[in-house]
Amino acid sequence: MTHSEENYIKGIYHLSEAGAGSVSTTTLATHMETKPSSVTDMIKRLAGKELVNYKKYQGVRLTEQGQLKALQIIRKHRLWETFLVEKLDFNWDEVHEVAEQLEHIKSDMLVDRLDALLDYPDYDPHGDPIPDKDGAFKTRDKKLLANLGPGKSGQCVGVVDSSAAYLKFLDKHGIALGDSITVLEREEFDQSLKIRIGTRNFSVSQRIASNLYVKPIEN
Amino acid sequence: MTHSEENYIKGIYHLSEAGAGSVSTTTLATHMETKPSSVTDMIKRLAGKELVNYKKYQGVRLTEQGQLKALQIIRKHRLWETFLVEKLDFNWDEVHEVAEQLEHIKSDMLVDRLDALLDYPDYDPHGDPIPDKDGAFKTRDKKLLANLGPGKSGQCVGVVDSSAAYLKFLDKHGIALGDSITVLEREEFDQSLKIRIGTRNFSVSQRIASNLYVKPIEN
DNA sequence: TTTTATTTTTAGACAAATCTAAATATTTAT
DNA sequence: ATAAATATTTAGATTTGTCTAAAAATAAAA
Ligand SMILES: [Mn+2]
Ligand SMILES: [Mn+2]
Ligand SMILES: [Mn+2]
Ligand SMILES: [Mn+2]
Repeated sequence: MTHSEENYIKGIYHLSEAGAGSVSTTTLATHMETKPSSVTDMIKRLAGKELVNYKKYQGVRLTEQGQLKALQIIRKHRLWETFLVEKLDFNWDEVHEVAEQLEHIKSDMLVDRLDALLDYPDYDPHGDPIPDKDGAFKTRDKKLLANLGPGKSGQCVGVVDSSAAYLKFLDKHGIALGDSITVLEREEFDQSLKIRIGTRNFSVSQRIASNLYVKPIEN
Repeated sequence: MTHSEENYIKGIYHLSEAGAGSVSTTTLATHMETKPSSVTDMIKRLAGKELVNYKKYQGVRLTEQGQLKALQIIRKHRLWETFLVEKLDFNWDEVHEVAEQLEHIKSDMLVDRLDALLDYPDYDPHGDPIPDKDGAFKTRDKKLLANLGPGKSGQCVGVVDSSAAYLKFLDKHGIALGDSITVLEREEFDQSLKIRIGTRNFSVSQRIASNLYVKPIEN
């Protein structure tokens, strides 16, 4: 598989995970920052390799084989991100671009040893699960901070959008994975939340609150 | 620069380091495992980017700019090889193929941090010098084991050919970088050498002896 | 249910990197 | 110095991945 084929397979995986079932040509084109006609070409190549099922005008979906391939690339992406943060002191907003390249390195031994060096991590620096060799990964009981009721608490375990802009915003407000967050009050007017992290009380917009995953803490 | 362009630049560097001055189309084609006609095409592209000087039928040589680029790729290659051996427990004969891919990853931060993680190594697992950011590297007083006179000793510091086959051969005979070798006797008939490493005495062929660099030890 | 708008595909072109076969140039041998 | 051998370049083709513009299919609106 070429880098481009791998990137498409990964793109299709992410889009069909979010939406339901088949992915449209235009949606994929937008995601891949390319033209629909290029997507049609690539889809045909991937269909020829039995990585996707494709019927004209009906969008595309991954085959079993394609799905496993996607998960293997995602595994590498997330292991490398973890490596960059844990071993090379990258910040969590600096890893994506480099991991986008590193995920294409072909060497089973390298992936295995990297996994061992990192002590077999279950989650990457953004809280996303790292699939194992067979594509299996742990799912976690998590909900959006935006959906956490007043008085309830949760531990910050992930982000919806892991763009550098959003991650830097979280850094700036001193919000990090692992933090315990308590919702003090919901402002009905703009759906913003008053929250407490440690001893600090402050307010976050609806936009922010619906980008942050928390694991509810019973109390 | 594309992967292919980088590989060519590196190839030209290695060939002009060994031979003198300009590299012929055929020599480069053999080294790159491709056809002379493909080399001519690529050379023209590289000349257009001012990475090489090229006049028809006169071979090719790197410009200042091309040389620096070559050294930066070699730096990455050797840092990654060092990483694989030091941090991921690869054997020295297992690293080349993967480093051949990793050397193309584009990220200055990554290279700097990797260098720091490895504690700024001067030499790679094959004893080859690792250039710094500006392309400067340490040269070492070394000579071929084949040229070491009887009675003389040297410390093993590098190999000429770092192919897996040769490296495995050295492993099998318990010869590693850092070992002290004493030449006991030269067999004039086939130029083989009787040597001592530690407490072991044995004989190595001329072929082997002219593939191993030693730093002479005065005594 | 036509008409209109949107989505998707096809057709044709292009750059990168390669190849084969043929044409030139250079080198070596006679 | 001429011929033969070798090296190099050109011409034309192929694959991958992309693009634009036009055609065809599907979905939405009137
Ligand atoms: Mn990628
Ligand atoms: Mn991530
Ligand atoms: Mn390479
Ligand atoms: Mn090396």
